[in-house]
Amino acid sequence: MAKEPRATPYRRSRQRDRILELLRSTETHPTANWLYSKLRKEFPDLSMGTVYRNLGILAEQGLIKRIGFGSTFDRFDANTKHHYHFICESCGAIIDLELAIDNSLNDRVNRTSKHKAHTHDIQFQGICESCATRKKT
Amino acid sequence: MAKEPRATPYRRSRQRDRILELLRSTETHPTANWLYSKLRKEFPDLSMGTVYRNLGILAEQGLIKRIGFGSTFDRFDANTKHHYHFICESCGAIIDLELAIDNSLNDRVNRTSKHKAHTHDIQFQGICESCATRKKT
DNA sequence: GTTCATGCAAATCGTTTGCACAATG
DNA sequence: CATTGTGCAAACGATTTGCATGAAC
Repeated sequence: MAKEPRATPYRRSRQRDRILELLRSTETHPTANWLYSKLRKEFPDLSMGTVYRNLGILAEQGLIKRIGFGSTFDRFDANTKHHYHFICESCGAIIDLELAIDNSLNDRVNRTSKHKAHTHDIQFQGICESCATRKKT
Repeated sequence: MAKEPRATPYRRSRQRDRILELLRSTETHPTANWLYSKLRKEFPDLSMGTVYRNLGILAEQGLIKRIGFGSTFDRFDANTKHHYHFICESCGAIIDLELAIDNSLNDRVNRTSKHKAHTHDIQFQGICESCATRKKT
């Protein structure tokens, strides 16, 4: 669950430079495929493998973030009332929180932007109770 | 992006009933595969197809929720400073919000539970500015 | 009896990986 | 020149789907 920096140094590559530039130039949150098709014009035989490898490296370097829920596969929840989640960085568990829903958050969005927020989800990240108890690894 | 209820009525099935029961009986947020292996004992020739189909139906009925970021594929963000996201229910756009980070949220988790939260993410859902402007579809 | 749900297997889709060659430092 | 990054294609893992049969209404 933790991330090791890496032993050997990274070499530069035109492809990686451009992926980062392109990602910085947009407000959207592109998918690998979007980047691929944009860059295809400059690098006619760019491959998806290269895009993914570089995205991984950039993320490892902290230059970009991969957004998602942390998990590769779908998870399902029968608790349909609105609640927040805690995701343990150590064991990966997803835990329901008792925390009261803060409806003022939607209001803040609606006051400070032109978007109309109906609801929201929060995921907290950290160390869950049982991992904290059995100390650091 | 919207979800149509469905024309024809659903029929009951023992498999679907048990999937829902099982999901309700646990605090964890199971994956399809976890449900599959549990139910395999009762339905020796259960198939993954059935599990997925039923999870889809239950979610459509609002009896369960699929947790994730709304998107099937990874998205990448070059904006590495902490910020919240707005996801448009109409067009699917993911938009960065200017909203100030509320660090008291972590404190609330740390006070009300035994988990140690370092950080959190929020995704608001609703209708984005440009979809709101060009009215309902 | 008609239609929907199932089980099976093949298909699909996003992502990862092994390999031979090209580019980097 | 030692090693990393690339392109290609095959591999992978999660999820979806087409089809013939069985269950629900």
